[in-house]
Amino acid sequence: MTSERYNAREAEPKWRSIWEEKGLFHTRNDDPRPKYYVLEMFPYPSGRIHMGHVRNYAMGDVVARYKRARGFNVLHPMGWDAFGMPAENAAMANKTHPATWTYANIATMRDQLKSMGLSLDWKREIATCDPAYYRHQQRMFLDFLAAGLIDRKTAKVNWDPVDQTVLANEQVIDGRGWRSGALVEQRELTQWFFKISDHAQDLLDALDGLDRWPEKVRTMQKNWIGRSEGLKVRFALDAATTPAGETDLDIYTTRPDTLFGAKFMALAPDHPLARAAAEKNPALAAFIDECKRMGTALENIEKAEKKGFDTGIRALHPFDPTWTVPVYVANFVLMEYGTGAIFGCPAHDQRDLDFVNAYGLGVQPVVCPEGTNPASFVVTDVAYDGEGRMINSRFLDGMTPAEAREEVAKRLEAEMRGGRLVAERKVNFRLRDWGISRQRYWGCPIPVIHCDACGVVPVPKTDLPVKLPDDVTFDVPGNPLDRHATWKNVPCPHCAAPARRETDTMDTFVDSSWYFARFTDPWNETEPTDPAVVNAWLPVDQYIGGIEHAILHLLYSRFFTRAMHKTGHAGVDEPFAGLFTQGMVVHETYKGPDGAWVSPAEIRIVSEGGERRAQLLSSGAPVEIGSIEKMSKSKRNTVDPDDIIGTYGADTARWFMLSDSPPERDVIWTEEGVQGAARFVQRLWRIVNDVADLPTASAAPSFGPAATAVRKAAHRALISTEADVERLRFNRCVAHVYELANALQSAMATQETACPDDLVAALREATDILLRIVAPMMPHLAEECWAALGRDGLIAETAWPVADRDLVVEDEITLPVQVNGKKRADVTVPRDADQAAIESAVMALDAVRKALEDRPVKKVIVVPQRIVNVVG
RNA sequence: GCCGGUGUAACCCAAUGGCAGAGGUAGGCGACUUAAAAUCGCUUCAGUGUGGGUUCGAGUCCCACCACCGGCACCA
Repeated sequence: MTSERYNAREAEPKWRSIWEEKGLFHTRNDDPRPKYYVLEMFPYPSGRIHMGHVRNYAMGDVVARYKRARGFNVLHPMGWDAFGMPAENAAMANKTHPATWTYANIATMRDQLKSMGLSLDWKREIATCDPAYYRHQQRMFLDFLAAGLIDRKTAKVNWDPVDQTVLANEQVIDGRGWRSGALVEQRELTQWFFKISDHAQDLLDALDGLDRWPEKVRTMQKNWIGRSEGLKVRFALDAATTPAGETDLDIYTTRPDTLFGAKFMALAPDHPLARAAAEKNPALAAFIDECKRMGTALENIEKAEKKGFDTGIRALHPFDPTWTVPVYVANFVLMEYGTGAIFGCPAHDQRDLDFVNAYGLGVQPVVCPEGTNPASFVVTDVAYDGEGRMINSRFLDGMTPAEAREEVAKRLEAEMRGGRLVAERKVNFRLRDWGISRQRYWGCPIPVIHCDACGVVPVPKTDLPVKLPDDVTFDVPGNPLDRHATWKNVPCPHCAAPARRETDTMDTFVDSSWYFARFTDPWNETEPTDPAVVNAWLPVDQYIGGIEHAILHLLYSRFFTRAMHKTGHAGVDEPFAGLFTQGMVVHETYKGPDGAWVSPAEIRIVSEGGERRAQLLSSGAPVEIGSIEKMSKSKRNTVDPDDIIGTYGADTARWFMLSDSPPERDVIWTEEGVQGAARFVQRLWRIVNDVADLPTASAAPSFGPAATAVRKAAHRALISTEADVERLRFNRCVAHVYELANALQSAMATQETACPDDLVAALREATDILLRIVAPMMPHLAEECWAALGRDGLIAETAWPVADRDLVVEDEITLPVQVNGKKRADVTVPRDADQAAIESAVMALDAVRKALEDRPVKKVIVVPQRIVNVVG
């Protein structure tokens, strides 16, 4: 019976249907046990799951099954991030409706996920494209609008000419649309914005409390929010040089200490003063036009030369009205940041230095490095941005830059000119408001109506949801909603006059900003959330997903949760108490004789003289083995989870995804690796059957040395696994399983005659523990083995075993003995031996005396349970 | 340019400041086999990217540098 191989293809579906029949993974909100919410980022239903999903969901399932065994009421749901552009692209390409395409994909991917044996509560499944979901999103939009969390404003937006939609700043990567890769243009449009920038300080401060988030993600968010402290300074303009109506220029600076090094002012090309000056200056107007073209068309901004144009306007130095500074328009000044205008101090800012060197405006150092002679300190090509003492700065001379900053701020913020303060301290953020308007069909409609008489009118809550119309066409670019007359034209809810629906839909990142809250009560028809329920479940205890969402999704969700808190839809600000970002699944790439990418399924690897070569299966033609890259359709280096699960079973795929590489790092998918995992599945099956075949033992009165060793190995593995699952160190959990399996196997192999009773009992106990450690990782195999051992019930509903911590403590310990840091001997002492006893035992060792070479002993360091070091 | 991460055996990786090896892969030898695969047993292999420092003791902490990966980047 042990000669039979474990047949995953038969066993896995069997156990899955038993779990399902018993409803093992359905979570009740009224369960009194302590809660644990584990969530993996929900997938976009693109068509089929990929290996990245397998890795992500395998990890989450280990945590879910482990926490369940430990007695927690575990919430582990799954859903679909189902709105978005690809559905519309597919609709255009295949003449199918986006909903048809999306729901077909969901059906496929749901089956695939189910074949992985994930312990998910499928009763809570949600799809964001379902009106039953997005009606609540519309409701919250109206609540946010009423609470002042939403703005409608004209703004320069990033326009993707290929997708014909607006993109958020976060969605523009290197000047290109994140999805289409098209060069992004700037357009002025009226858009809806979530006022995330009002929360910049709070979103920044609260990062410090997220101690179970990766440092890396917190740093990325910090940089993205981009806080800077500075001074807004108002420069007076020389009336003789200034267009009528303009008297002052506001600039923002973080270095007011360098004001006496000012050599020029610079305006953003679209600054109002620049536009005013351009009205009577065609050459300036032409320069501004050129900047705008460069700004949008240039993909590599850093390569752009610093260019400027003298407006002829002269500004007066705030500390010396006789000192005039030329005002330029410059291509490197951004209208969106600060005030859209700067003063340039070339000596201490590299960018300003490059600028003056191009226009011959001169350099005046005002900060002198400590230990350098101020008389001879000059700046030519490299700006000095370090510490030192102020020079050439009148009343600031001798101060540190920090003291000078404070002094300048103090003087200028006390000064009035024309009835207004000359300067004020100001905190600036890089973070801009979140533009959510998208000119797309397949998204959540923004529930407002535009009336010529009443303006923007919210759709009454009783009229929600604003459903997407089904009868739409995609034969022309642009938004089908905008040309859908019967959907678009509606009476105004206020005055009943003819009015128009908002035809923009919401950014799909809105959909994913609260799905974790909806999972707590997905059946609620009247409210997005039930306060009592959502407050009991949130925050998510462990969130797992890809690092690519470190900024967008995670920052938006943090903002949205705050907005839900303010409007009574949630009781917390932070949605995710613990975050884990897993690495990617990568694979070798292959290029065929014609230079085209070849998929791993089409090749065979042969070893010749220790060298790996690849050849085409079809023709035997040589294939070039390329670099290891993230699995992608374009490089064709993907492996289909269905193929792996079909060939080896889900447990093998899960096991391999958890092995070897630490979970936060990339894992290389290799055929050898999968086969190694598959071999271990069979080996575990054999070990368990060997144990099952042992004759039934009568109760063992006591355990001999061999039996005790087996028991110790089991309890050690149990203790280590507990610690490592908690820390999500799955590669180590895998190692503990191997270690224990090795221990069991060798304990049985060394037994030449029939197993004594005590060893049989120990082996059975150890095998029980082994299976319970394995169960979260390979749940089907664990069930099959559990049954083979004749154990009652399902391992999936068996409590986690209690580790015997006293057992693993040794009575005698062997300590390494170092002399002057080098190991010279071992000493074996009772576990509770005191320092003096250990010292005398060590000094009695010949090897120690020899190593000391008659030198006197200066010190003996005894590290309890660890090591002894003799210093002589 | 700025910020962060990583660097240990042929490869993937372990190691609360305490004997560099838990585990896997690959390799070698042997057993089983007509043979191969599978299986079982035995086994080879590094002083931790480089250079300093702290310490009784450093893969681990500190400093500098190198390489690779990631994020941000005319942000005033």
